[in-house]
Amino acid sequence: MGESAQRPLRADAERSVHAILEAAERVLGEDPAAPMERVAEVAGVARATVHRRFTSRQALVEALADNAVRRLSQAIDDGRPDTAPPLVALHGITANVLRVKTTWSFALDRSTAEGSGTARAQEEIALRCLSLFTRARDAGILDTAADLEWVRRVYYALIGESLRGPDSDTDPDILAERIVRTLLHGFGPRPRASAP
Amino acid sequence: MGESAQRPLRADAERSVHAILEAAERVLGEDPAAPMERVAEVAGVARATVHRRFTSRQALVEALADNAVRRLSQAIDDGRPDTAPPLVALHGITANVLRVKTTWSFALDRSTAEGSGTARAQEEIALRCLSLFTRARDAGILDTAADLEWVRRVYYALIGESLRGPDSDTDPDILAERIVRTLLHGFGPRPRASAP
DNA sequence: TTTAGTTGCGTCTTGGCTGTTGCAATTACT
DNA sequence: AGTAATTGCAACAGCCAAGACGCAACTAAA
Repeated sequence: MGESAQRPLRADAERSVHAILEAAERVLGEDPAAPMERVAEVAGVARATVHRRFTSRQALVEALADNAVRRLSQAIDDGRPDTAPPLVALHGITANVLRVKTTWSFALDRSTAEGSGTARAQEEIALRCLSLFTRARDAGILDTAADLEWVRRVYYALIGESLRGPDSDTDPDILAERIVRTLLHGFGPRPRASAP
Repeated sequence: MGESAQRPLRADAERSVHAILEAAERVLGEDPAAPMERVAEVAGVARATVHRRFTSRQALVEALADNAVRRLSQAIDDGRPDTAPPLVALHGITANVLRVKTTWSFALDRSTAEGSGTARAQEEIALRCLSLFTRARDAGILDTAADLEWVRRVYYALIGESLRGPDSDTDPDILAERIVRTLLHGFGPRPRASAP
């Protein structure tokens, strides 16, 4: 996490940067207009240090988004979207994504903003998601007529909704299960058990 | 729309207030921290007029939320949630809500904030939504085992998602159709047509 | 141990924004 | 037509946040 990628930071500086990023996620997630002084407080550093490490509020938010998207991308890799069975991958990735989003929700929202340095990375993540849904459709898990772009958007919305409300601290695996079930089955009446 | 409910405003003042509310929705929807000067510009009034009509930014946002929730509530009434057949009501209300949310999206987001004067009204709207889903479940449209609170949250998320992205200017009736279909059926493989 | 990097502190400056006010001009209502 | 309400304008005061800077103390790396 070298800020300028020119010379590695000393360990204490690295710790400071990380504390600032975490504090920024917390503080700016509650109020995007919160003063940098508040970010510094929560990070346990001086405001001058925040300014030394991030030249502006925007620079801080961009670094936050960058950091978050990297984690998100890794979480998706860990679910093996291209090799695991589609339904297994879908469950695993969903749970992994929930874990990242639980911690870096604000940053990830900011990472999709048009013009942001991370918008490209988010587009690539969306393509990988669509790719997984294509595999799922080909495996008979999704309806052949489904509009995969709308599926993806609904999927994202379900993830977002799962991170809000009183059950957002439930086990990510359980939330993932509910998301996938909702995505595949909706809420209509269950068909009666018929002979296989 | 008497601001103080004590004496009706003159017609020009009413027009100003309405212009300010619309401008605020636009400007603050793009940047919640935008200066009041900018709201005034877009409204075509002086900043002093904005301040005369709304004592603070917060007062403006509260008025905005109040106005939006009133419209939302009316949109739901118009769909006859307690008397129309459940599926008819669901389609109609969804389309009505989409129309209101298209215009007052920022305001409605703010109307759910904890501690806001409109949070109670939003809770009542949620209860009416749950009531309609109960009717739908009793009519066999929703699965008897469905968790209606999660259904409601997914429904809201689908509405929110429908208002984002490149198709948000599509006819609300078409969007509503898609929302209801997604809610009821999800994206799993379609059962093969079986003999009725 | 030495050296270099990092930090907190305190202070100052600057700019932007908000809120307020009085008054002449404009608009609306009776 | 007369009266009252509304408005734009210009100016001011106050506050807050961001940015910058020098320096002694602290921390980390070699």
